[in-house]
Amino acid sequence: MPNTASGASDAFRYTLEATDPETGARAGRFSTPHGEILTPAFMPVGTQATVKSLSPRELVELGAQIVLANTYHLYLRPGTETIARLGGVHKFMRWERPILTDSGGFQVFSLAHLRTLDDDGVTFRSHIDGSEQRLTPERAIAAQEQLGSDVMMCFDECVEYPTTHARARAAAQRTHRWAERSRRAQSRSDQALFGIVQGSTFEDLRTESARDITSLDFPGYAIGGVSVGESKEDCWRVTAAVTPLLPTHKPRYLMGVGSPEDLVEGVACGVDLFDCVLPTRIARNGTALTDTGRVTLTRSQLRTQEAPIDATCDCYTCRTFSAAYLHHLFKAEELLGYRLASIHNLRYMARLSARMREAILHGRYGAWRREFLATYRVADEKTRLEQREKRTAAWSAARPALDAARESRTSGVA
RNA sequence: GUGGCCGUAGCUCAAUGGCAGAGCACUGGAUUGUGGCUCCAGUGGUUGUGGGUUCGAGUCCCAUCGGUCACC
Repeated sequence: MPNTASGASDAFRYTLEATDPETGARAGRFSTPHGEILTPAFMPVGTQATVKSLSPRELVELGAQIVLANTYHLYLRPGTETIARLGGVHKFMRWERPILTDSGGFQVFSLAHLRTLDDDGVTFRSHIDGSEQRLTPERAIAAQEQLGSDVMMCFDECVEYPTTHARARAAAQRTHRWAERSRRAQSRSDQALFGIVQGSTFEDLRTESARDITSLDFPGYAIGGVSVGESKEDCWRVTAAVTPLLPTHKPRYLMGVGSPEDLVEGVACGVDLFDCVLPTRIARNGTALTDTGRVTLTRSQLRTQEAPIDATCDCYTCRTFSAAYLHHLFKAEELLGYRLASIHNLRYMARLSARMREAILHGRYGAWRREFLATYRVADEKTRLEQREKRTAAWSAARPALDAARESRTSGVA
């Protein structure tokens, strides 16, 4: 296969427009075959070729510039081959703007079961029907080429947190070898392939990984392996260690981050792109994002509030409905509540990105960031990490029972 | 009218005569390369009412009120 990375660099130009003198925050433009992305930008997550509960028309209206789709999910269902026959993922989901696809690496580690890992790839069981599957760097790239996304990600190994230095090092080195194979496997020139920096919370490994991955000259770079249960301090320490080692003329993408306050921090570290399930997930669970922090929509205080959930917001939800109505929808578990809250939270993230960009272009991001963080209320981190651990444990404990139920269904015993 | 059964948290129900509890609901949180899931914490009681037996009663006895079923 011809190496097409240099050909791709023309189609995927990143133009740096401004750098904040105080923090190093960047404003730029990233061009793709399906349009230009103004950065910093937040990418809504559309796991199964849909941003849950929303139509493409609504995503355009709320200002989404690019969405993320998950290769792992689409590979298992309906199958990337099927999507290729239907004309690719843009046509399939009727989204005409840019799409970034995850490689499936993270999902294999977080969702699949009974996985066995070797240097060639990963064998695992589908979380949908228990069938045995195998992904390698080559297959992950082939799958993403069948999807036809604008930006593909290298197949990587994301280690769990916490982990040992030795294990993190082995995973980062394997990620490097897999990045070389991913790059060699690429055959299309109308898709960009991003490399991923790993190394867990160890700065020396992050530095080593950044050096290895950038030597492969990808059109963009991601920082992976964060937002997996580590402290904020670790997350920002690692991010701040990596971004100075990445080329200034390529986009940087911090995977799986984040919340509004995390975007503000990430941008201050010099990150351009973010994706996170949090805004849409907490929307479905009844939490709205505002400049003063998160608002639980079921709180009784909102039962009679005629004003919208965020008076400063210009989204369809806030222009049209009272907080009392959203409160009612969530108490009654009505479907419209999931949609209206998702519209609001994604509009909030789009506006937040635009506000940061504006501040950077005016050379006053440092001050803007201080003002934002002064009024944005965040949850206590100790509570956050404790609860995360308990939820993870509950999820793992429930899994065998779910698998057994699935097993008996598929084998026809039950 | 007679007989049986049942009255415990807002609801559905637990509790050998020995610290009155659970689920749901309600209140407040959490959710980070997707988990419409889930988790954490909290409020809430004259055990229908009045007597009695007992060291001790939601539990046993009597009365009474309410519900319910069967039979006149």
